[in-house]
Amino acid sequence: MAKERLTSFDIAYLAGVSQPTVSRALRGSASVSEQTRKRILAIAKQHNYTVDRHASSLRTQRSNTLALLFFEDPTDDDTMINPFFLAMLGSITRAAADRGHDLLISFQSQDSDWHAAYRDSRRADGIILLGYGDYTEYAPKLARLEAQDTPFVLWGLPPGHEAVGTAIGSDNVQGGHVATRHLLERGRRRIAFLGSVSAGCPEFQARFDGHAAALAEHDLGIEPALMADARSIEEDGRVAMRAILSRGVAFDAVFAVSDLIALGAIHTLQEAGLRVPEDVAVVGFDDIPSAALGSPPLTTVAQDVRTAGTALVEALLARIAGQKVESRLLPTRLVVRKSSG
Amino acid sequence: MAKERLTSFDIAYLAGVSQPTVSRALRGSASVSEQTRKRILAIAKQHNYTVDRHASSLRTQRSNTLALLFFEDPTDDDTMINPFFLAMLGSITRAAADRGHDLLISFQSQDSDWHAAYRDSRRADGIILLGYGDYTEYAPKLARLEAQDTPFVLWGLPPGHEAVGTAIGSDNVQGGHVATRHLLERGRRRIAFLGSVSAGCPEFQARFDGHAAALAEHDLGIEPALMADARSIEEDGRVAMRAILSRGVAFDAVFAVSDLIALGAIHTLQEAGLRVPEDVAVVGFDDIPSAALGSPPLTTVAQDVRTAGTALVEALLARIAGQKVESRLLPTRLVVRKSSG
DNA sequence: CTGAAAGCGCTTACAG
DNA sequence: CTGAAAGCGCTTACAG
Repeated sequence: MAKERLTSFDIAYLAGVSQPTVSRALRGSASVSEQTRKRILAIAKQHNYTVDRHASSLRTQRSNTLALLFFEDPTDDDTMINPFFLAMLGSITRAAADRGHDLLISFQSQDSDWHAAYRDSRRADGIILLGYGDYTEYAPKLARLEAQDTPFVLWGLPPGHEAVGTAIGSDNVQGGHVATRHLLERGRRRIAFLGSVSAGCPEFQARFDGHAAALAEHDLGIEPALMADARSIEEDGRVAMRAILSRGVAFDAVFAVSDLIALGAIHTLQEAGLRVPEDVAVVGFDDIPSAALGSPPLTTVAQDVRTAGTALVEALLARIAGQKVESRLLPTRLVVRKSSG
Repeated sequence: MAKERLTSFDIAYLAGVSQPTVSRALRGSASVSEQTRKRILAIAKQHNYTVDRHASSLRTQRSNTLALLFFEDPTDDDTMINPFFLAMLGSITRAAADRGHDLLISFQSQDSDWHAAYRDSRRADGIILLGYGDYTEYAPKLARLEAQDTPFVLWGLPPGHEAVGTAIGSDNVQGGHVATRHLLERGRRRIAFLGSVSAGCPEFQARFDGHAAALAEHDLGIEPALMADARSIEEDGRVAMRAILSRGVAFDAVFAVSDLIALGAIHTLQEAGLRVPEDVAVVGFDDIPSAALGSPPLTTVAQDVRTAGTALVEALLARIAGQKVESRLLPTRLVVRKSSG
């Protein structure tokens, strides 16, 4: 029921040592005798004493806190967050906690001046960036962060990423390749591609490159009539699927650049009276929770969320420590469910 | 490319005033002339100066940070987070940001001594608690937090919540009532109930109470053969549904205490050759993203995530400010989709 | 191995 | 309306 918070001076008094000795003992300094250290730790524990993080941070100039910034396409519904990023959150949080760091989270709109706020106010030692709306608008801000010497890591590996600092991302080319090869192995030959292939969406572009490469291996080319733009939500998938259906071209499979888009496509196909997978096989990307729960369950390319969280946090801590950190590609994994036959 | 971080002394020098005046100007103190304030703000902005949060917090003893603690049933997969809580996260983050507070997030296991850590280390001014595994084990910890005078708010309103401090929760009795009434209005009379009705799950218990009340209004009673235990994940829903099917009792509807459980039930029903909603109508609870994306889309009781986030943050800030805050029930809303016919 | 001293960058009485 | 001074609770050279 202690109303007064104890300080290291109080603990020092109780232990019969000086305050600096308490500080050293708590931080595990080698220059405190084992016996003294144990006594101090016991007393601290008994009185629920914990170092004041602000005093400590002020003195050391390190906050032991990482900031996780989500960027979202602006939507009306604040609560609509890309489910894939949400999965990453759990993984990142644990990775940070395991390494003794707190995690501050924030949702940012594209236009805010986030590039300054976290670092300048010392709330966080570094920044993890997730999602970026349109990459072409985003890139200049990354360059500024880099110029400012703010430690950050980016999720998703755009082409030319060397110029934008350290990035960790899935091997999207490989992922796209695996998805389309799987459909080809199942005997499908006319594979529609749903997703935005543009500089604004470098990750989707990479998935498309993998898709095209897999087709080429079977001497198949890209047919513009089998492609439709889609960027993020389920509705985008519906719109894209309807566009292709309206063209009257034949197709027996769909590769969508995200699960949300794939789910939209499946719903549109089913409403049009087509059976999935009998008439049209569908493969998505991400392996969000809804993928396994749909009817039929969705075959998809899973990103390795667990490894991603750890890799992001470790890369960021290394950068904070002043090390050079190479960008890194993480392998993806095909998860076969019923939607692909 | 300023490598040296500026302090309020630097800004003071540049503005030709004393350092305290800079501090006052930045905090909008009334005792700084309008002209001086504008000049100081301009200079601060120009030099990207931001107040050092640690120095400020050390001095004021306020961190302007809230901690969001998730409690999860222990699972192997760290990334499996209840999708409903994830939706709350977005809402809480924005509510905190709107009120000038950062949000620290952390996943806790049931047994950690979280009740001390955040407050004692001054990292956060208060705590928002989400999820609690088994409530009977959890309640004593809440009592301890309360005794320690740590400001906190709890999501979910257990019976007797007055004793555990401030809680904000959905009106689960009303929600359960609305769900079952809806099924009754659609002409269903034999309604299975999937969910754990026990002291460990007070929210599910409340949903059951609403369910029972709705039945009673139609002169229907509870049939134990139509009830089965289920706690959280989709697989729990499958197991519960199979249990009821195996009993060979007739039923034409299912009310599940969560969407995840409802989705598991639907899958099991469909695998057993039953049609949803023709043979069995299904209603869930939460309105997670997967609910709308399934086949058929799930009728469910939506919790008001937006209001919940705001209410939690405001209640917590009021408690931090030393005010008494009443616990509060939020209304739920039935979202009718295809699964209920 | 331990202690006395300085200082991290603010905010806020206090005095004018 | 503004400034000089004290102090929040630590950590870390420095000296012994």
